[in-house]
Amino acid sequence: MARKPVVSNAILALMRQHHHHAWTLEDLQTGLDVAADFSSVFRAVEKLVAEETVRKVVLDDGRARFELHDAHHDHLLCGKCGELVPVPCVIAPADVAALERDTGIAIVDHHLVLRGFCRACRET
Amino acid sequence: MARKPVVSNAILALMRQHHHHAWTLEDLQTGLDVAADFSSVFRAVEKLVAEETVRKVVLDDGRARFELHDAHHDHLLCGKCGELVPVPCVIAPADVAALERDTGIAIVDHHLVLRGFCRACRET
DNA sequence: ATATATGCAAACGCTTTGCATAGAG
DNA sequence: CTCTATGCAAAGCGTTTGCATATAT
Repeated sequence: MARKPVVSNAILALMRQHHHHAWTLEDLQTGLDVAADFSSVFRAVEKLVAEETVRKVVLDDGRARFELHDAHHDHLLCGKCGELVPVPCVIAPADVAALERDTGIAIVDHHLVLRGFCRACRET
Repeated sequence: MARKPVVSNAILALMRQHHHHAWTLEDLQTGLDVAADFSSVFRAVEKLVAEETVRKVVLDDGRARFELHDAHHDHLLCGKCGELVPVPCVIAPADVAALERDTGIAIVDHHLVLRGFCRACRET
């Protein structure tokens, strides 16, 4: 090290406080308990993504969201509140294997975005 | 109507010639047999998407791809050649239903992007 | 005359980078 | 002294929009 990664630590602290959340860069900058330039947030997150502490997800609105990179899961984008809600993965490994066999492709990873309504919005 | 949608027609013609392809706006503009401004391509595609003739897919590189909107399918993004290859859907409806039951969310639609290697790239 | 399509140019939104400075080993 | 982190400002890049013009009904 050569200097304390203040912004980076603040980002991780924030993410851990609300771990069911996918943050935009703006969200992060706003939520931090320290003042930080947007580019500093950007670069800090970039490193966290590179070291796979954080996962990056790009949605159709063209903005990136970041979340702690824990166990694999997919997402529901709520059509009402706009939240990107983590949901357990519904992709059956057997189906993936069958697809590889049938098509000749090799599958390494995936990302599924479901569209619909989260629990809270569904009820109202 | 009030004027022939020249660009729009050219886009559809192009897409039908190579229907296993996901086009960026730039691809479309380049591939058209008529000269068209980028914004004209943009607006034409925008309408085709609105009327659901064309489907829009946004990838992590921040660029949108467009393809003819036929039967539902998902995609493989090839890590070598970068192509967005259509693949049959592997999501089991029963699993989706179970997820809705377990979590209380409502699912309307989905989009799955697989990462891996297409057949051609896998073999080489 | 009215309604849609097009081209040009400029604005926009988010992301990314260049460069100089600051702080820790 | 060297190495990483930060701030500021500006550039990048794909997308989108405002406005005037063209074309078909």
